[in-house]
Amino acid sequence: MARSPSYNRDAALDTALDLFWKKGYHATSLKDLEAALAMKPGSIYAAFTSKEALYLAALERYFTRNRAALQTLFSQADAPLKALADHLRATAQSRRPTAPSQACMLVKTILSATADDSALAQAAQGYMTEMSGVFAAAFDRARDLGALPREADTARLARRYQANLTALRIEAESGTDPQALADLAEDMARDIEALAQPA
Amino acid sequence: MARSPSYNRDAALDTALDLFWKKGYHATSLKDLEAALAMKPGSIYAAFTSKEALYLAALERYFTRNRAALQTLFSQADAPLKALADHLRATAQSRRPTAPSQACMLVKTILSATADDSALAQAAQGYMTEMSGVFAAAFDRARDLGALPREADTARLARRYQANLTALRIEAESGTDPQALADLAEDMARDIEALAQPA
DNA sequence: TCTATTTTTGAGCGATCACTCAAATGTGAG
DNA sequence: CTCACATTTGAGTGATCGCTCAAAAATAGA
Repeated sequence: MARSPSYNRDAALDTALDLFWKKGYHATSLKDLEAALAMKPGSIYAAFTSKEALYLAALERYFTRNRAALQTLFSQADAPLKALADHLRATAQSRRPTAPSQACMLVKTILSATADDSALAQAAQGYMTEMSGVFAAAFDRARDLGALPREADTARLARRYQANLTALRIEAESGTDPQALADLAEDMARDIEALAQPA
Repeated sequence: MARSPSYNRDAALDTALDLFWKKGYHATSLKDLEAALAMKPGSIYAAFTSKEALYLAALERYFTRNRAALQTLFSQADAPLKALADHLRATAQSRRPTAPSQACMLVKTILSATADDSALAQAAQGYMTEMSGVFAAAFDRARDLGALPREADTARLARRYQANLTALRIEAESGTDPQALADLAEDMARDIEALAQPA
């Protein structure tokens, strides 16, 4: 006894995510979203309340997906430090012309948020903190496996790792030439591997 | 035999720079600029041609000023590596609530530019490359003074340094707590100092 | 003072912004 | 098939966007 929605909510969120990630919050207009989602304004507002709420929903999706991917990557690795290092190398290699942006959407959100959009920045900051926790867990595992000294400050190592990853992705977005990008990632990766102590 | 301008071009550019740096290109409206510059739209356009041209002029000012500051900082130092390391430490310490943003305006420009604003991103990328050259010159000086091995890849060291600085300033913008920020800077600084070989 | 020249003014341009809502449309239970 | 109810439609809201330009105001040389 009712009409059922004609759109796929997850697919719509993915599409919105692509657009927001590529163009940013302020430069993405409702017209852009209408075209990309193939939805009329009324339907968009019925489904997602507002442009800001839609952005937040897309951002959460981005975060959830990334966290899951990295958690499996690190939790299944025999050598967590190697996995962390290789993830940096892979990030530098990945020529993904398909991806909306090489830069992290959380970082883009934080840097482009104004006082009016502070909710967006706060959400992104929270997600960044959670991602840092994922990296810390990987370092914890390395420590538990004996690859790091017992007294290693894994939270601090995680923050350094996150900083490296952030900078690497910004370099990629800046169009740095592939060799220099690979060298940069290699330098960062070697630093991680140099932490390892013999088993 | 003519009326002379009533505004100070440099002061106006500084004001525009503050606003653009804080809010970003897309979120800064002409109304905002009119209020901040105390100029009517016609005067702004007579002086600066367009919003985009004004942003480019402000960005150039930002770059020129930063480059000059860092060049003097590094070229006058007895120990360039120490100066580079200390600059990281100082960046983490500087609680400048006055500054429009802790993040680098060049990075903010690159990350928020869309296909329509590619001119802004290109300008910022060019300035980033020039800044990298300033860092490379500091490493060159360290090498010439015997603090680095003759075969040191100073351009590569410079890119790593720039990546560290970029990430550090983004962390500062993200509201990371002061102690963690200082620790991060200290880690980066120690890496620079560890490059030094005894004289 | 007069005048040629420049700058400043600000109402207002058409386009676009995020968003609304009454009406049209589709649908599953009865 | 009917109809109560959810969803979709899209013209249209007032506000704001970047920007223009004819007119008014100011100034330096004659």
